[in-house]
Amino acid sequence: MPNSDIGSADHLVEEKKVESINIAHQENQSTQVSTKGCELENAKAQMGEIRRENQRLKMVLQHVNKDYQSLQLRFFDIVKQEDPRKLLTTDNSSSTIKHDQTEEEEAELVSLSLGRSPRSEAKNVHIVQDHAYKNLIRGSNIRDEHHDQDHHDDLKANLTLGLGSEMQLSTELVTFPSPENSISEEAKELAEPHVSNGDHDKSQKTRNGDDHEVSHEQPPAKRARVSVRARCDTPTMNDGCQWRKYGQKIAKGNPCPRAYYRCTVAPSCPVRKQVQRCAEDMSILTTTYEGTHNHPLPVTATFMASTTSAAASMLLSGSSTSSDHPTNVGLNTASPKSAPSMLNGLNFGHFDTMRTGQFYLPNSTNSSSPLLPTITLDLTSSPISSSSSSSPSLFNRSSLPSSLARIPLSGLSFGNYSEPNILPTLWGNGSNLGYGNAMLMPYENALQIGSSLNIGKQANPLHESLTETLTKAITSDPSAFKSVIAAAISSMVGGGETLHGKQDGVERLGQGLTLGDQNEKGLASSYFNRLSSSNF
DNA sequence: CGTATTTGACCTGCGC
DNA sequence: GCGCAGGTCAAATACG
Repeated sequence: MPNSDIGSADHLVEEKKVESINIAHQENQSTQVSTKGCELENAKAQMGEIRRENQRLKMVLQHVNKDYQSLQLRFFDIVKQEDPRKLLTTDNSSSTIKHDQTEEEEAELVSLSLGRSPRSEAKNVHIVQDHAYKNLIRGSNIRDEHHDQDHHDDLKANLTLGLGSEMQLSTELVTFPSPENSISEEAKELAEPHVSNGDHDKSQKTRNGDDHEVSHEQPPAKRARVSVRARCDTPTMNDGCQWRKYGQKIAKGNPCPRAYYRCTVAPSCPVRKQVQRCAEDMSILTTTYEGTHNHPLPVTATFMASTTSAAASMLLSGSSTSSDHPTNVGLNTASPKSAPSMLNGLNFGHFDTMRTGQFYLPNSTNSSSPLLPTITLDLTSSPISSSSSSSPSLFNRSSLPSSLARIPLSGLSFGNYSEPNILPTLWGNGSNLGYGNAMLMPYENALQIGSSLNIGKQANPLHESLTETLTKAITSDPSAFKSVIAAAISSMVGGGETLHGKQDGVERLGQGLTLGDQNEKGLASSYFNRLSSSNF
């Protein structure tokens, strides 16, 4: 992971170099008309400036790298602190081995965890990287500010600030008995299936001859299930994980059989998923995830894992406050509770939420599973239809139980790609870039942007990082990219076509990128302002 | 032959 | 208590 982070940032620096050299080259050509010597000197001076700037960017990069490593160390420390308690309640040998594996493979694998501190740590890493990245961008655009040293100090200060905010967030997560902590309990419980559901699990325990002796007389913790609806031609949605089918049933009300899978990445992984086609639209595949992976996940699995994890976090967060009726949950990122729950993987539907101002959490009575609250992520609707996500027609069309939450994820369709697990790769790169974890919608729109600019035909965007896609889009056709950006923004914010409206949309997009920090908000919006104005 | 899938039986919870 | 539906198990089967 750090390699890809640094790789992305390196790539940015390289792009910046190329861009700068191109600018210098163009300016060089123009100087041939007038006095060459003087202009040549100017060009050289500019080159020198650019070199210095590149040096500065490299320093920032190194700083980010160092920050990342220190955060990683802190992450492992926290994992270690948390593990002893976990080891008491789970199989000792396997947990220890897994923990070691986690440490060894952390560079390449990402662990899915609902509401555990590693998640928040990972998130915080992104926060710091986000700081650094935005500073990187800002640093590359303030040539007019000649005080390089001051600026460097400013960068340092901001990086320090990032660490500070990380500390703050961590404290919040640990200190307050937020719903995330309850999810953590859930995760712990799910790691021990024999204590979770009473007699049923006990019977299975005896049947399996399980040697787990520890029994906790805890009230049954809430278990969230995350249902993902996506258009998919294949029998199952490739989410990057390994699954083994262990059963199939014809469920009432749907002639299509429901298949039951369990995660086989780790033998003791409690995660299950149910896959069923929609009776009304056979192209729609409903995949319901339950439980928390107790092992590192392949990078290709992190997309769905993050999605379901964040959705479950949000679900439990919301249902803990009010689950008796659809709740309008404020997703203000400034909220100390909702924000962290959003930040793990995706800020899915954030813009829709901002636009519609509604987000429905499930009723306590769930038709599919009365005990388990279920949240549904709808990846099938188009951006336009998702804008009316609050209308009942969508529920009718998809025959979703009204008790289920429904989060529209505009235009993201797994079935559109021959290899759906490419998406996680893209996602990983996108998030590593430092766009923060609240980046799904921009990411989706980036795909649409790429499509609009025919980038996908020049080079398969599914194998490119978001950075590369955007970079190519910017460099190949800046004006088109600008207009597409504006269109995407105005479609997201539902704004008008006026310049003012677009600018407002840009501002709000910047806000959508924030992690609830005012400084970041300013940085992000200034970045997008710059993106949409002077640079093109 | 090892692994994955299929499928009927069994278990559990819930509503009546 | 009974029936129903959801969920799981495990032997049988298929597959590479």
